[in-house]
Amino acid sequence: MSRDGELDERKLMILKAVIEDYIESFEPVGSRTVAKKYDMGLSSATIRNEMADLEEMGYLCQPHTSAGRVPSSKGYRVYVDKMLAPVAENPKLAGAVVSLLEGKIVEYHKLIKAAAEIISEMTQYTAIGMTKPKEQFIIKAMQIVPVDLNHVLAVVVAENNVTKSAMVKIDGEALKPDMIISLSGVLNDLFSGRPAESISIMMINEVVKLSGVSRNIVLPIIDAIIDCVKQCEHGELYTEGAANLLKFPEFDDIDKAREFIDLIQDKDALKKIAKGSDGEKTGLVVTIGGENGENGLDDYSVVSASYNIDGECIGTISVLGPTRMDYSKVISSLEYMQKMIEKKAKEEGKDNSAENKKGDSE
Amino acid sequence: MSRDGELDERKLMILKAVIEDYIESFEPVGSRTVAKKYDMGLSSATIRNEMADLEEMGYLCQPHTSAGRVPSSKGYRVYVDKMLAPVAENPKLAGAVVSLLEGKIVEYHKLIKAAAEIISEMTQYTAIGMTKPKEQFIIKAMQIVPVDLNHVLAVVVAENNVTKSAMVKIDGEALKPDMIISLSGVLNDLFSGRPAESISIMMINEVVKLSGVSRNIVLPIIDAIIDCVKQCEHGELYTEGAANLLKFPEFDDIDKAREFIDLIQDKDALKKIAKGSDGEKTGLVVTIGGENGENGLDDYSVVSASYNIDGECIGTISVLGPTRMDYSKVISSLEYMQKMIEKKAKEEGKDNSAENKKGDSE
DNA sequence: TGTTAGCACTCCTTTTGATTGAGTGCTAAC
DNA sequence: GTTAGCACTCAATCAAAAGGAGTGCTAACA
Repeated sequence: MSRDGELDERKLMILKAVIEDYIESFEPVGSRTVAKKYDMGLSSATIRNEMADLEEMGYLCQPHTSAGRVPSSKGYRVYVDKMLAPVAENPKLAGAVVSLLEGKIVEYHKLIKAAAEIISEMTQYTAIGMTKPKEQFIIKAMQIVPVDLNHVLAVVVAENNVTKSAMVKIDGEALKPDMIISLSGVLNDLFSGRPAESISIMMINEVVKLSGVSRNIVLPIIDAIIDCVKQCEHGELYTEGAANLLKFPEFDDIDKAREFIDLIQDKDALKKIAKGSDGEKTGLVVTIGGENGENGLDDYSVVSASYNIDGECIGTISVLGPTRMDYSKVISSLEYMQKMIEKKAKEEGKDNSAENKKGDSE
Repeated sequence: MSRDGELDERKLMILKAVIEDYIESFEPVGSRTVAKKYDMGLSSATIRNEMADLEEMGYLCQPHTSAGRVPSSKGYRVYVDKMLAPVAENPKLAGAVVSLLEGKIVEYHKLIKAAAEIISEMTQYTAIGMTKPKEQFIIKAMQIVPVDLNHVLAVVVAENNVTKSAMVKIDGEALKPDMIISLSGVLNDLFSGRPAESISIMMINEVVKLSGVSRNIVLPIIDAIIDCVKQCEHGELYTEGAANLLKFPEFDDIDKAREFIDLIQDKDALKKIAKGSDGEKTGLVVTIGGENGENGLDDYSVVSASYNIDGECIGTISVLGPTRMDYSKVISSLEYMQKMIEKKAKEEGKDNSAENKKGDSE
């Protein structure tokens, strides 16, 4: 063992071999296996000694005396931080991302969901997409669409292009199209460009006065609008590929499987998981096993990427997998997705400002 | 045994006891258990003889010689058809349905989904909600909402109040509100009240001519509208409480659990399951075990209710559970939900026609 | 003739004990 | 510092034994 407990070259090699073998096989790795498979010119006895050292140092564990070694969280940590092999670009992923981004980016919610789907499909782990709730935002547009004699549709578009609509049924009075158009105009003038929190049921008198439409009709419509606005504020949570994990031998034990099923349905727990990368401006956050406290995640690792567009975090995509997940693959997939989406968003941002200028000066 | 292979009173009693015990315990039921628990004044030996008869007649099976009896599909069938005890109304369910229906029914999709959620919650089985795809329908309303200099929102409302919207990004030209309003008017005039299939990209020339808006802008908007229309046609499939089933001891075997997970992700299989009640005007359809052919559903039963409003089937809600499900509970829950929703829809229908008349004559 | 007590028999389930084998730690020789 | 060799540990596997739930059959009984 090196004097100061630092890992020398050889120990790193052996640690890496153990981890990669374990990631592949999910079986405790013995010294003989390492000596044979990862030909490093050492006998199993030597490797055995080194492995004993690695265990003493906390990088490996032993399920029981006569078993091979298994990486500890600390072991995975140095593996992730120092030993990750760069991964060849995955053409399937690249293809999926291209077709994801071939249209325009309009709604972040849908983008995050679709991206999470791709990530889960590519990694075969579970992907959790989360969009950030907006506390303060501007209503960009609002419209009341006449549908029939008893129904109108209230449409609200928020600052980030999140769109919500609600069908409103009006009883008692028949609706006339010109009435709705007038009302729609008034509402649009009153609310568009205004911060969402300024909208309240209190404005009903003003609306009635300005539009000349009866209170009975305006009330349910404003109700619906407020409902839409509230929905715009919500962050969304998307869980993709939850069933993927259950295929892994980790979950041959039905209790573990049921535990996971409970976890995956617990929205609060998922939000906590997805928040792992919060505050982080760029780069991924890797949380291994129970590293971050008693959250019942001892057997899982999470890799989170946050998406920053225009200097603002619009959401995150996290991969949830077993601690022995294929970190290289997960990290490279998430990094690639992040890079491509942020790049595209930047391009579109530029286009927009250019066009807007052109539009303004016309 | 009675002469003609018919089930006499006593056999029915014993069959019922076996089935109900098995539904509760998921353990093969022995003659001693029946004699003791369902005090019917007979010794276990007599019951044993009767059970042997019931097996010979195909109502019961024996996993192996020295085990108790288990109901066969045929056994469940007579149980469901002839022996179901009427169930006391469930106040929890009633409460949930009341709050589900306290608002107006506007969108069937959302209603079916919410109702399926309640059913799955109440029964603790898996509920599958399906709305019927519309092959032919009328566009009730259409509108283009100006959002900002580069975006408009296309909104389409279908006959059944299904609403779809798509954000459209316009490059190259700045949008002016009056342009959009004019375009929206033209589109609304052209498409509203028209059958969906009449809308095609071919109409672009007409739109350009009538609205005076440039082709570059009209094209992506019509594209978006066609997209929305296509989405309106789709039937939706909602799976609620899929994880519920995994709690049952049926799935202690991880292979069975994984099989179920595959099943529940297979949209085509689910559609087939949910179609069980197709064509049926009213009443529920109960499919027990593999009754209906080789669909890999041997261990499951399905109870389906279809929802008919205005003489048209708008969708179905099915409960998927183990063959030994609590049929009484499932059937009564589904019947109650069906009754309440159809009743409410009828009421609203009446209201509407009354109001529409009033509106027309004004 | 239908019912029931009694008993031998079946066969799954659980327990127990022996065996196997992978892997270790230690020691001694190189 | 490395390695061959060996005793030791302990989970996993397997077979045999014990236990037990439930049956079918027979004979006696009302």
